[in-house]
Amino acid sequence: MRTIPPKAILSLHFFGLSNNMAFLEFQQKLTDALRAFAAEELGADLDHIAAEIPPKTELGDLAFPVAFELAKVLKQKTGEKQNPRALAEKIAPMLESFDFVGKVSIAGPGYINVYYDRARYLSQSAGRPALADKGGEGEKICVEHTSVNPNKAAHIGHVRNSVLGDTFVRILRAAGHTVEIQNYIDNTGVQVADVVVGFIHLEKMDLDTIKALDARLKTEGTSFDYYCWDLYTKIGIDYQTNESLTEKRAETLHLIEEGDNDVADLADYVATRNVECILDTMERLSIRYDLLPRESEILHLHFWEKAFTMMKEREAIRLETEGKNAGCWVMPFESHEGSDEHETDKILVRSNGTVTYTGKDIAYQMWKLGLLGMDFKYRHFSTYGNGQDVWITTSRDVAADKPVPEFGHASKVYNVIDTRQSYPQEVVKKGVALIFPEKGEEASVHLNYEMVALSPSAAEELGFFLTDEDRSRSFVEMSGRKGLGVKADDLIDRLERDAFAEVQKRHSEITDEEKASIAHEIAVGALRYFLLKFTKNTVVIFDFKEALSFEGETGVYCQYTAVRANSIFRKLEENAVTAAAETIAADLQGVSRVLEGDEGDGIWAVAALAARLEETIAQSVASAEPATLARYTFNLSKAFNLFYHHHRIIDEEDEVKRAVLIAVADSARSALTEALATLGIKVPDRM
RNA sequence: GCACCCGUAGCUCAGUUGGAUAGAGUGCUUGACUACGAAUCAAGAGGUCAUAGGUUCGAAUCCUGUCGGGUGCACCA
Repeated sequence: MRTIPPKAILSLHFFGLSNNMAFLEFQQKLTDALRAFAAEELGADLDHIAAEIPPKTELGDLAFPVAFELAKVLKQKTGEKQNPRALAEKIAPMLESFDFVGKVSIAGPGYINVYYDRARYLSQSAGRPALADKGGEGEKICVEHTSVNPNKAAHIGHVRNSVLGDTFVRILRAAGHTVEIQNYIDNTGVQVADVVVGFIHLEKMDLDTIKALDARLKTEGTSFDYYCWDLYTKIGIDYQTNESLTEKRAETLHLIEEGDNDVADLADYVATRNVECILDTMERLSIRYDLLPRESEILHLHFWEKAFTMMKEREAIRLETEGKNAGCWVMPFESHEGSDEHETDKILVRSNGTVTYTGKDIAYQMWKLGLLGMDFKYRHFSTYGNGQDVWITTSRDVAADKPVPEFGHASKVYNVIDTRQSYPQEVVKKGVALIFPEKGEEASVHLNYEMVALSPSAAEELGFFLTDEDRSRSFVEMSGRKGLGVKADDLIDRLERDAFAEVQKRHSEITDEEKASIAHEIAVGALRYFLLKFTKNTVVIFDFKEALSFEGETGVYCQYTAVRANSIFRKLEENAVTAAAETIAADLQGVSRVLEGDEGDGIWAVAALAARLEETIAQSVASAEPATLARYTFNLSKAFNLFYHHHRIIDEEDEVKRAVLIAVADSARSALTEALATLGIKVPDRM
């Protein structure tokens, strides 16, 4: 692939966004100019130019500590000692020559502080959307997330995965990427087998009895995945005392993998019903999928055999003839230096000829990247309330009532999987890169995050007995096998109940249906934000009080801020924003006056923060970190609330000032609404 | 034992590829609603950024040691 020179990309970028030039473009222009200036005028090559947002609004909108760096580089080059402040003085006029720059000042030992032309920026941005619609062109990115074992209800740990994945998808789309969402279904694994053993050998049920049970559960207001949750716990306990059951498990697993038998049919029903339940849970949180690839197809369509052949051809894998791995096909891991019993070469094919999970995962990853040269068959699975379709894989040809979209063939793949699986994910990435060096390791990204654990008090609140040792620890790990966890639907139900009560207090006049709808949006906002405000590598210690809070740093606070902002515009004249834009354009000097001084700094701070949505999204993409956007959304809300308490917008008598306040409030609510939507959080009409 | 992650205010956490006086939320003390919506705002107290060195004009951030915590290291997934 040919590389496009950076300047060409920049100009394309400008072309696409020319009607909505935000701070990101300003920064790029200034950085480029600085680099050129340093090279041409000072004879210094700077590969990276640091830019910083000053700690306070009165210190400017962008700061370059570049003079310090230059002093160092020039000293190395010429041997002469340079004064950073003097260098900064030389640079300042060049930066000042840009039309969007209001002024440049030198601060402290040599910081170059750039102040944008506030009136000019406001006149150009007034009434414009906070985020340009970038369409969704370019190469496709696949994101795999959720991937809950289909043998029980989803708990809060699974929800962290789904919310992270779904939000990252929204962030990628906001940045202009085309994204496909896959939710991998491990329908032939041990966990499904366990529940199947429970149904057959503990409950003595056959497929028809299970179907009858399922129908009965519905009328009783409980659900199939909750029933399986309990059954899974029960079988876990029985395994410890009943050895014959353990034998049944191996037998059952084998039958499920093989397919085309009664046990496999029963397992398919159980797994599919759990998938349906989990999809319902996730849809409550506005989380939807494009495709459900299943492990059964990876087996039955012989994906692994194809991958295995390719790996052997490229000598990425070798057959061990001696030692403890004799008879296994392994992938050599050059980094291993551990002793014999620890972290050695990764086994992909067992000595009995069966493939391990990691082996299957390599084949699946190759398919995602369009490298396998094979494809699944597809069946329409269901249609969401919003009209979006979900497809599932199948091994048999089915008459399609809808055209099947093209799945896979991604240029890049993000796998949202918790950090405990870092090692096998490393093997998958290295394995694929070994077979396709031209594709490289960059094509596979493990978007890893820490687990959700329970605070000891939360575990006790759920009715679990804790030993003294448990209680002395800072957290208790959740365990599906032990049935220890906060079920997602339970938590959402509780949030909705609490929110309903709050809405009732404030808006007793509206219908219960409206209240429920608002309560739902609040519950989603609270839960999603709660899981997003932590950075990925922080263990979330779940605590009911914190998770159920609607005050402080919460999604509800951000929603409330947006609702409040919207209510201003409901009371303003219909064309208030356009009128304000016209007033601003007609009197730039007057606008400058409003934006001067301490009060002006306060107003400008809100506009400036709203202008940083695009760069925040770019930052979130680059670091694969949704928490960055969540923090930004909260900070913008805080800035707006401060502004709101300082200024009476509707009652403002000075026409120009009123126009400025309207334009700034509008840009803030636009950025806030867009940021919340990207976090998967809606803004209710009232709350 | 080996590998990776972490240690920041009483508690829970942010802190952009090294940059200006280390910030939020919460809890505590106090103040502000006949409202552009108090699920809000303001003020106060609260710090040896685990610890000892090193690199640098500049370190919470990079390097090394020490102490403390977490996770992973299956012919499971």
